[in-house]
Amino acid sequence: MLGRNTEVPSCSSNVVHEEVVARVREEMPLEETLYDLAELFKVFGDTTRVKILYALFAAEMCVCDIAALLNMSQSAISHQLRILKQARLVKFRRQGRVVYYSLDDEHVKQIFDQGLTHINELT
Amino acid sequence: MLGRNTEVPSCSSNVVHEEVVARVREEMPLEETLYDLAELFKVFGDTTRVKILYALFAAEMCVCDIAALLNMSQSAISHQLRILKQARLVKFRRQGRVVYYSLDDEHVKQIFDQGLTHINELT
DNA sequence: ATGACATATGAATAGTTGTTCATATGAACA
DNA sequence: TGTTCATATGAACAACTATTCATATGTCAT
Repeated sequence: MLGRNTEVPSCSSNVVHEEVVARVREEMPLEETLYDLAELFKVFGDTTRVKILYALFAAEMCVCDIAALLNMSQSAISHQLRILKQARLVKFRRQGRVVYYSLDDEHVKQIFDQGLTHINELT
Repeated sequence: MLGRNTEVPSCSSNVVHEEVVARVREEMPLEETLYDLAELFKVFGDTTRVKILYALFAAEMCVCDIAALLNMSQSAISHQLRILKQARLVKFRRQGRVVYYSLDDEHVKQIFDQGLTHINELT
């Protein structure tokens, strides 16, 4: 007998703390859920899209307005709006040649506010 | 690289709603704030990092544990932990050769919950 | 019909990112 | 001391992404 080595951490073998890993594994959400969550945040992880969403917090706007506001090309804005549309974050209505975009989710503001709270806590 | 565009990206002079754009422009947060916010969400926009954070919701874990839990290489986990560290989302303590990571922010859970709420609302 | 105009979209490209591989660091132990 | 083990890290590479450019779609006016 070499003493109680059963709980000695060893990484190269397999797992350091097997009980912890086993317990955490059970508490983990479904793989698909985590994937979807990451995909959602990926949408928020671009300055242009964040800007567009903040703009839509304030007012319904057409593509042209947004492009002017952000000083970017109509094409760039349209591409990003497509991504926001696919994520069901914005909706749109057509009025003649103009397409007006607006928010389609009431949680985005809260998510952003929580994000800002984290940022503001950094010294 | 950027902005060799002397042309104003307005669609055509009259169609832009100047009043709306002007008002929204005043309500927009600082450029830097929006950039920081996007950077934060970029951190959340990766499945591996989301998984790590969810694991740390449940327990403090060492690098080895996390790698075993997620069935990924130690190196990959370590690289991702560095990003989470830089974003001040996780903290660590050293105990001998083992480094234990844990959450360093109480808002992440709320942000994730809001994200899940959005996802679950999609039909 | 034709032209003007707002928006959408495919292709190309430059920039970014996550993982792997190899190696370095740092701590415990013989 | 040298070895072992947990972690960190730089370089390389493949995969992905945001913008631009060119063009298509769709609507209104003439």
